[in-house]
Amino acid sequence: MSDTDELLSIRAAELYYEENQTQDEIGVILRLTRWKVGRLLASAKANGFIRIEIVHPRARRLPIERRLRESTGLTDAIVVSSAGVSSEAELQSRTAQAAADFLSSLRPIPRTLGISWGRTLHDVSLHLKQGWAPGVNVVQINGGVSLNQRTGTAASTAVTIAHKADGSATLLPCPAVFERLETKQAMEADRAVAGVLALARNAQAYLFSAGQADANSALVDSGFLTVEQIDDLVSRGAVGDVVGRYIDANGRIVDPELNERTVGIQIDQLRRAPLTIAVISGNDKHAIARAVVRNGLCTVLVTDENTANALLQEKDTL
Amino acid sequence: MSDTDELLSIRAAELYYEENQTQDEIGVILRLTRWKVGRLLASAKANGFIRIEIVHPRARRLPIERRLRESTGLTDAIVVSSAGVSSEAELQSRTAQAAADFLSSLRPIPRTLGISWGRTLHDVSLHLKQGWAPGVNVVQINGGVSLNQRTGTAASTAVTIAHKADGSATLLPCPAVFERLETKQAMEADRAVAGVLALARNAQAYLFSAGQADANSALVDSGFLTVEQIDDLVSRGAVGDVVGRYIDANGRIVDPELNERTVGIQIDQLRRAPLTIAVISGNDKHAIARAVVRNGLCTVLVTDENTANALLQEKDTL
DNA sequence: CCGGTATTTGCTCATATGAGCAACAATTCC
DNA sequence: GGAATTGTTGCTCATATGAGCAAATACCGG
Repeated sequence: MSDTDELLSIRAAELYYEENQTQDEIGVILRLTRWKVGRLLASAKANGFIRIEIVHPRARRLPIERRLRESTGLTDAIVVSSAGVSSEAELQSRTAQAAADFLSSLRPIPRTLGISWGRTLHDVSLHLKQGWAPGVNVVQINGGVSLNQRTGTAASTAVTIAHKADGSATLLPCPAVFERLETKQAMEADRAVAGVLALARNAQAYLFSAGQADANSALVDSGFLTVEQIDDLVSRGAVGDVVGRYIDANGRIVDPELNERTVGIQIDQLRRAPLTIAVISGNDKHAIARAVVRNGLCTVLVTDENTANALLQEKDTL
Repeated sequence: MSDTDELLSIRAAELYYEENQTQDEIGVILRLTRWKVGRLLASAKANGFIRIEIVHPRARRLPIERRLRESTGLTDAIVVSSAGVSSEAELQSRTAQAAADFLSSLRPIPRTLGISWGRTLHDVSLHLKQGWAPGVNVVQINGGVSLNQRTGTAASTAVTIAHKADGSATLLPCPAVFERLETKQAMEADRAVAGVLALARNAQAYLFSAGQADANSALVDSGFLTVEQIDDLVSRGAVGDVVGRYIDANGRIVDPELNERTVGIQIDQLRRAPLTIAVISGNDKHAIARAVVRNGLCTVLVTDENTANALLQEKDTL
């Protein structure tokens, strides 16, 4: 398109989108036929000069969702818009809301839902509406009873989700990681714990988040791991954790020994499950999001626009 | 509108604007009639959830231009969009381009055009196209021969504008400010200088910029004033300068004595002229822009979106 | 519970717009 | 210079959309 046509297309766009003139009226003003105006408008769009954004906390980015589905084989992808967000927290809240929406609209409604715990899932639980489902048995899929107040959220997340669904919560009364393998094995042998784990393994759907491998991890916060241990895991290729287990970019367990001492369902059980919903948002979680998606650890990803774009970027450069 | 309708309007907007579905198709997806979809879309727009931006260096903001004209009595207002700009310099360049465009499209073409000098006008001169007018006599309206290399731009701005119009430039071979009143009067008595000033007073149109009153002023840069003098002017209410003369928020000369020692047309001559084009852009120029517009120093304002919004804001709070 | 008011819905009809096509113009290549 | 090709223009026609209106529904004070 000629240079002067480009300029005309901008003038036309101003009159069309900002002044709500019809293409006919614009034609009179710019001394063009209305067909020419239509073509200029189309070219302005094609050249990307017209940017249309939906600015709303609940806005999603459907084209990105579609590209994600196509390029990753995910069953579904939910991508919340980052248009107009002013803080990372706001973006995470939007993502949690979207996860709650997705969960609420899920058909058939899962009878048992396995969940992990953490800030993200807690956020999701708060965004669910009372009565979002008619009775769901929520079961924890990894240990979460910890040494400090963070404990509360693990249990309360499950209880809240279950309560709002007029259902029941089955807690896993157990730390995330044991120091000694023997203690862990003993614990798992316990009837109560074994029962919960069996239930967890047979859940119809899983909802979980993931953490980036760094000093801010919930596992460190709760006292299960030290910053030094995380550093060590990172140096061995860890990008983050899923249900308390640290994986590398290829989805492999980084430290099998540590993995053995970790209570909860195995990564492979997630891989095999037919419906696994990962909720991952935040600029520091791109690496772990990539690991989760690339290695089939989830069938549904709920995330934010920035993270989604990072995943797509990645695909492009393959 | 109900809460659930708001959410529906966002879903509809996603399908309409991002997925290019027809309202009919959206109706099928959301289980609504197509009329309802149309209404939801309209409400999304009315609620400001749909943001349409024209992202292009030449894009203007017509609604803001209109509001500016209506609220200030300007004959014309040109407001360049700040969508997608990454630096203040880029915004100023866009504004200069718009000023050049406006000048080029001016009818009737002024036979003599009075201009001031400075970074902004120099920028405008560079953006003009060769042959933008068939012969214009460009005359400097304030002194500009200075003590250092900045000199060049004052003369070259006039020469460039004239040259590109296949016209002639009449320079004012004279400093902006004299130290002694007597010297200035002697200079003005000189036939050559008096002739240029007479020409300047009778120009059919004026093109000028304005400077914020601070240490970065071109007057300081060129050595006509010291930072201390500026500080003094500011303390006496100066907001900036127009054709080398410092005015306060009410458009009044701040220092009559200094004004007397300044060479060029008077502020009142601008006020009386039928076509005076002010080009003012930049976040630090809101105050001087306001003074210029509020006190009728220009009939046409070329500015950027941020400055224009600042002017409108101001009006709202009156 | 009921009459009246306000809001929402489904519709008709006029208008705005995009797809597709033939005629035309411009450019390239021999 | 002229034929071939490419791109552009003006158009017809089918479709999408918004305005306006009557019917239906929801809301509210008694």
